[in-house]
Amino acid sequence: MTAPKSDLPQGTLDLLILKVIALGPVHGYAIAQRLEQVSRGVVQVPEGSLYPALHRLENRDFLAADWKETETGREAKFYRLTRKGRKQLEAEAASWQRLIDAISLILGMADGGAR
Amino acid sequence: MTAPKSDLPQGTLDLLILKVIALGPVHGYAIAQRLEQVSRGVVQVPEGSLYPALHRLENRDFLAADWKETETGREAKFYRLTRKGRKQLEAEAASWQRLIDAISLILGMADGGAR
DNA sequence: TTTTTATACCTCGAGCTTCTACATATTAGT
DNA sequence: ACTAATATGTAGAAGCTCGAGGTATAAAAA
Repeated sequence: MTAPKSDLPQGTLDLLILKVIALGPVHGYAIAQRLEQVSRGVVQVPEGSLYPALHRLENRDFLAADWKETETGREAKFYRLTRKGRKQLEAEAASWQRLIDAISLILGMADGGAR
Repeated sequence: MTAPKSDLPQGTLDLLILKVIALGPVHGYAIAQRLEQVSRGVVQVPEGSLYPALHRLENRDFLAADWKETETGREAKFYRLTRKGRKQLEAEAASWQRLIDAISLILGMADGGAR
């Protein structure tokens, strides 16, 4: 067991979804699988988080979707990035980087202050 | 201009607060100031986030507080970490590290897949 | 053949955090 | 006398995540 259970901080899921879709059209179910595989199970995406997130992103015109057949012959909704979505991905990725750099500074604080 | 405005993802504020307090007793107002200074303005902590967070952490017995005088002669609530709080800080810091490593893997994905 | 598992989509409601705005009080500066 | 900074606090709105449930098809196992 040792359930890792690393609940995603609010907002980061959108970034991860945009990133996966940026690599090529995929359907929702596959997005969740890739995130889990690439992150080695650290990032887990329940369907109750995944689908609402996809709909949000679609409503904001970051994503567009078409129904197509998967390799295994089932109908699925394939998402792709819009131009707006690509810009959003860049913005969110930059923002994320700024944030983790800032948090690194904070977590790296020692009593002396300097290092 | 170019207001940075980097809303903290849910959950990370607790970690940052615990870290600052771990360096020595401080009052709430000073915690917010240090976070902004050390992060060079990237992390901004509005009062409506700060005080509820402190109360949450106190209710969970991660923090304890005493009223004391500041250097400038005002009464303020000084927080310190409990033993439980120190453990929580370690756990959350480790969890945060796992998460950003995982997200790094995802954001680093290229079309090739491997690297 | 019947049942289970995996694929693939979806919604609802609870729970939690964050933030804007407001409210209070004291001290220092102009 | 007024403004800004210090210092704490609450209330309400808005947002995201997640568990639990529902629908449907196809493959694999029993």
